[in-house]
Amino acid sequence: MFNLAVYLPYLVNRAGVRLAEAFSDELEAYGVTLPMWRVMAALDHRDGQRVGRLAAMTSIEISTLSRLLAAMERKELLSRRRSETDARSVTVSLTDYGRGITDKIIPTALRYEEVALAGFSAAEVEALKAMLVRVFENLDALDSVASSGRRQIA
Amino acid sequence: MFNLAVYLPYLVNRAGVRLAEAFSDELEAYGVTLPMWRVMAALDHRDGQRVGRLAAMTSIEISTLSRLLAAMERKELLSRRRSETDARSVTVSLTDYGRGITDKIIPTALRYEEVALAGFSAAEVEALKAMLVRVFENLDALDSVASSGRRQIA
DNA sequence: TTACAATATTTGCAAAGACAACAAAATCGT
DNA sequence: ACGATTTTGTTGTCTTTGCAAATATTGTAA
Repeated sequence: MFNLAVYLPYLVNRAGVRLAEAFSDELEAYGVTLPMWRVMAALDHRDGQRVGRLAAMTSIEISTLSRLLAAMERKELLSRRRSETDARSVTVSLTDYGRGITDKIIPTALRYEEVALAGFSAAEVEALKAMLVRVFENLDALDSVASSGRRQIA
Repeated sequence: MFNLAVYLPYLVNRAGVRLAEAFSDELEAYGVTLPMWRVMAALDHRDGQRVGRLAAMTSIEISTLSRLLAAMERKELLSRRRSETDARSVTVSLTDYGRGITDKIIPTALRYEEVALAGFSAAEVEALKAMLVRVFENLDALDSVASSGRRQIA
């Protein structure tokens, strides 16, 4: 029998949608959308990344990301320039303005994470995160087999 | 400092996107899209639901869902009819054809879940799912306060 | 050098999503 | 009983996303 209430993809999707829609509301105050925030968070984590790596990090499809980066560039949140070491690739960096907004959002994001994890012990939080990583890796391995193993993020 | 690699929304989104995109590929063989499958799974779980409840169960916004249901009705996967007890609401039911396809997909879905959870003990699986429910509930409570507490699913 | 692979962008198109306006029916207060 | 309000679902409109194909540019390998 198929019990939706204990079906992992259902539970992940449900939690993900809620996380996304609630935080989107909070982001409005900063004038950025959720996908923009994801890019900004990835760039805060490591600035000056190439577009392909950024796509892998944010789980945003590359053509979608290309359009998104153009929009963010128009908003002066980031800049793109050709890489010096490999002129095929494009390096994306936050502008000072973009970094400023990012730094303002981060505390909000962390508070929001606390709300999502209210009632969790530190051990539970750690366990949950570790298991989400494992789920991702299980599917990543599967995907790499199917499409000849690219998609590495550091 | 902001460490993306242990940020819950990031981990959930990443896992969710992977779950979605890999299973979408599998669904192609059955001629249904992922959102369609989500609706079918919800109806398999409980048939004859109203549109609003279905929206809550599938985390699909109601106007999006309304159009999706129209498309699925055209494909003869399900039928809509006005409720007899409350003529405002619409009752959605799988057709025999839709149920047949659903029954064929379910084993694939379960196998796919196993792949995602490879290497997990039964206790870990249970813990992961329970924690995802708790995350959802934490955000649901927050949301209910903001919008005056509707959105109940059974 | 020539062929091939990798990187990113762009475009077309269809599916999906969000938000507001609307219509129909139920409910509530008086 | 009646009018205002709420609930429920659909539709209009616009935006975003995803996927595939075409293009440009650069790197790599035979």
